Amino acid sequence: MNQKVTIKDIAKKLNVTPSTISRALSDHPSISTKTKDLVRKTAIELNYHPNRMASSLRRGKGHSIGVVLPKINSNFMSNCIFGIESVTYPSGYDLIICQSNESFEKEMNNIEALIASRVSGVLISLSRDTKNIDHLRNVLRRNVPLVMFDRIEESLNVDSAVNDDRTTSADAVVHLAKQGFKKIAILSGPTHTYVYKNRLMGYLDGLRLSNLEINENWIYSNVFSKDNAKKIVKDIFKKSLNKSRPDAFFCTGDKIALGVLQSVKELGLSIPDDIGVIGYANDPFSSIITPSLTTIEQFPKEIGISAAKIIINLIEQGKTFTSPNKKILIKPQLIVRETSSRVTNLDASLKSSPS
Amino acid sequence: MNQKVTIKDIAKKLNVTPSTISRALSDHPSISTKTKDLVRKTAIELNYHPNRMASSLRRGKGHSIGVVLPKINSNFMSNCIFGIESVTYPSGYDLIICQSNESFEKEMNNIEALIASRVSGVLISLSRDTKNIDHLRNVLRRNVPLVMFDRIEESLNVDSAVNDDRTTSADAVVHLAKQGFKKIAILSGPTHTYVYKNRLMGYLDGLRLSNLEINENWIYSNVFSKDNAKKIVKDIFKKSLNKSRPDAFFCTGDKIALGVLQSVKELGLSIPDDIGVIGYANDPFSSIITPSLTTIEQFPKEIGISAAKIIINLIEQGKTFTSPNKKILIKPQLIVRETSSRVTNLDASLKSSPS
DNA sequence: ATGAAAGCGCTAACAA
DNA sequence: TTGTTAGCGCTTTCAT
Repeated sequence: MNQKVTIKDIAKKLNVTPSTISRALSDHPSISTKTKDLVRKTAIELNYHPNRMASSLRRGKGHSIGVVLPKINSNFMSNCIFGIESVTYPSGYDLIICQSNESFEKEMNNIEALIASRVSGVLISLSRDTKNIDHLRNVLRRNVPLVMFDRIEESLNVDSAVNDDRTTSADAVVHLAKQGFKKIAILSGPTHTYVYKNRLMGYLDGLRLSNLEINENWIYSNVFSKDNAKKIVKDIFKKSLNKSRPDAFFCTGDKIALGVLQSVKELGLSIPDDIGVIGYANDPFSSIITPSLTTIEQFPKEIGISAAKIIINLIEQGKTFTSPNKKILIKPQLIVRETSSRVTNLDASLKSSPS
Repeated sequence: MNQKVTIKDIAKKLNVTPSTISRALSDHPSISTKTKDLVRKTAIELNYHPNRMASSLRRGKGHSIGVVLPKINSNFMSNCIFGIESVTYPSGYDLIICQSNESFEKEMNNIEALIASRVSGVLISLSRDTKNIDHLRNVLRRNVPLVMFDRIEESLNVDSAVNDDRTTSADAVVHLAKQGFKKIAILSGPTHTYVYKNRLMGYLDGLRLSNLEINENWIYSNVFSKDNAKKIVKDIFKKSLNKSRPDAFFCTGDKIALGVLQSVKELGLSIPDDIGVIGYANDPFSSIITPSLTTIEQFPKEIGISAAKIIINLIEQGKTFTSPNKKILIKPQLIVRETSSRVTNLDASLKSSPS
């Protein structure tokens, strides 16, 4: 019935002052064990619950961490949050989660709301629309620590946790080369963004490392859906001459890769004999389809954990960023499966040679 | 640099009292437009951001809604949150999200923290471990509205939003029957929980509606993983005599169904000719695998939306639950794909009959 | 249309 | 070991 039990009520009941109750409840050393026990018992009896807002207001510091991200309902993001929560919860912080929905304006509103709620820190993965980052500078100006993850903006002087997309993308391409693919195309998301820019660079690195041809016609840099990818592949095989056609596709997403697989099947070509395919993200379906998809595990949970650890450190040190900036690189891992494996395993050539 | 700009500072600068600033900022009718404009301009100039904690404390009411759920990183749950957020954000509420991690104890802690943060309402999906619900009664006792979704406890007198699992499960079984399957087994999660109990009942309904045999040996009620399902299917075909073997499996999860598919393939049987399979959840992979999996779409986003709408109504009305209780049933939808389709479409029997 | 003053619930010097 | 007192930043009645 009554939601207004305060420390005053406990104080009255026990004939002591509110200060004593406050101290007892927060386990202050100068309070006798006896009093503490009594206070705690009475608190439960009266169904007392501390008012964190009052406490935060008085102490001038909050107890929650804000998270701003484009969309929560993806395998990647929900696992990032999972990782974040696994760090913040034991440290006693609440998570206030906001979706920017890929809108710059909503992202600004989110930030504004978090600042108004006096969060102790902000974790952010940028919306696709975000070019201007004044709202982020404003966070720092208010002395609120800020850490970026996944979709970051490098010009901002803060700590971050991201995948080391570049090296693993190179790994993927080198792997394709080793499997005998010579004309490797990339189907990528928007290459002006941090994430895809790196994957593209890794792709180019891989080609160079393998001494393979770099052909600008094989770089598709605005692929965003399965159907989009399907169409592109179809077009390639409709229009191009044989020699100018790619024989492998490095895709920056598993859905894109799936589109490629479907198109290639429909064209009557065989995977991986005719065409090799690699995806990105290790979506649950990738291990399940036939042929199973070679892809890249990003360890989103680890990204979340790293970002959360940084921000908690910053909060505790009262800093808004580490100097020099700390950038945690989580190395994704190439997971070789059937769509890229012309040789079953590393020893296959040896094993099969006697026959 | 300075994070402590308050209404006092604005007041000082403009030679008025804090009251005026407060009123101007909240658009109070009795403040002149001129003053309002001036105040707003100065607020921006000084980089003022309202302190919601102070405001909430003073007004005795918060501006956030707590969400407690077992695990955020599933397709189902992250989409529930997506739906919730789409309702709470426009209404001006923050979301504080907590994971119980399927632990009763953590669930209690989560609730405690939310109450301490003076959330305006709580949305909860119960942990698997939760048998005792005193912590929830306690929420109500404190006059905080509570709405359950997905994993609910019916003995608690509150509003809820859930799937109508029972009728759709019956639909699924009836569909199998129509496709000529006669010996339909169920592989289910723990049937003492709300969700799985309903799916089991729907399964039984479906069998009755189709005049099919109910065989207790075909009810597996503690299947929780793909591997678990694989083993069960293998065992069935190892041990049972032909006539006592199921010819179809209704699975309460897509992962379980996947295990069945794999085992059946390994046993050299054909799907759907020999064995029919239906999953649950419409996980992204279900449409992608071969053969594609017949499954059930749950519309998690809608569940989230419904739950959020209810709680916002309750908050606005100052009630903790609707009387009589409101229970929103979201009807899931059977999505027929290859693993259950002996006849390609509804008219197939007609079309093929002339031959 | 604006000001004065009290107080939301809690904490933390400073006193005793 | 406990009490006194002031105040975090804001809202709101009552007065002017």
